Amino acid sequence: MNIGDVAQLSGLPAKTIRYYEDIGLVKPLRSANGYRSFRDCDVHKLAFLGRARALGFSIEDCRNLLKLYEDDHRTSAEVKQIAEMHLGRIDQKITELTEMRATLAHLVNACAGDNRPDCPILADLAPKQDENALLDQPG
Amino acid sequence: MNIGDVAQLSGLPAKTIRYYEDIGLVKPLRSANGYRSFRDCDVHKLAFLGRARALGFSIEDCRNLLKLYEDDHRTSAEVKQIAEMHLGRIDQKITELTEMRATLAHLVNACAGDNRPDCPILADLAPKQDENALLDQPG
DNA sequence: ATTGACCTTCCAGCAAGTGGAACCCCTATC
DNA sequence: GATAGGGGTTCCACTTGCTGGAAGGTCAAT
Repeated sequence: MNIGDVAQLSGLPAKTIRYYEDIGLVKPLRSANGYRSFRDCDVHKLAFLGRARALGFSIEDCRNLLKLYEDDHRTSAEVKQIAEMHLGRIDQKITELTEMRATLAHLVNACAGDNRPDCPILADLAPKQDENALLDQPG
Repeated sequence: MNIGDVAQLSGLPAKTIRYYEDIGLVKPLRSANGYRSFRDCDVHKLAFLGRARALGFSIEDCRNLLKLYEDDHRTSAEVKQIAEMHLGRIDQKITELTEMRATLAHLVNACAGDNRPDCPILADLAPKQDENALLDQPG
């Protein structure tokens, strides 16, 4: 199969598939004309990668998951560990974003959004008087 | 003030401050010896940037917010618009992550995490039979 | 004179691709 | 045979927001 067909089937852009070959995630054969020639197993791998990336796994995680996927002697504990690590990172990210969201929503709510210059958002971002005092006064 | 002091005060790494100068966010003076010389207004800007970045605003957003911050003729509507856009992006990101989290938590939960190879996580990532059928059979 | 802590510039690299240029290949049509 | 189109190929640059390191200049103290 040529790259265009694989792109259609896997939903991954051809550019991304070439990139994945570049970094060694897939190793398609080559036809006599130099075109990449994808076997079913390559297509399976790409579908796997697409799913894993959609779940937010990093490329390095994907590489390791793929290795386990193809290793008959893997243990589910190895797979679970990667997934749990990733889950932890997602939770942390969600926590960060939720905190940002709260602050920001509060500020947006407080802002009149009219044609006057006074703005609680800028007021919050600007250094406070106390902080300036630290800068302006020696000691 | 030298960059080290400003780094201490603002909490931003010196490298980051140099980078912010590079991309035109601050324009410190230079001392005779070539060292950057930061005025109070530069330090204020950097503190502003630090806060804005901590709220997740992009550098381009920061650039615009800074411009508004320094513009006496700004309107709070302009500021609010940037913040609302950003809030929207955060909400979208939270939604994505929450969906990932749900799927992933479900899979992790279903995985025994023992020394056997069977793993619902890999099973979920692997292409399904139906999908393979599309590939294996001429359509 | 020399240490050590500063500061300077520039160059490379991270994740995970994306866009574009310049070029080759294959088929179909005129 | 020429040409148009729609594939494919490589390589290089760019994205975001820094971070690390090398090679070297400056300054205060010993």
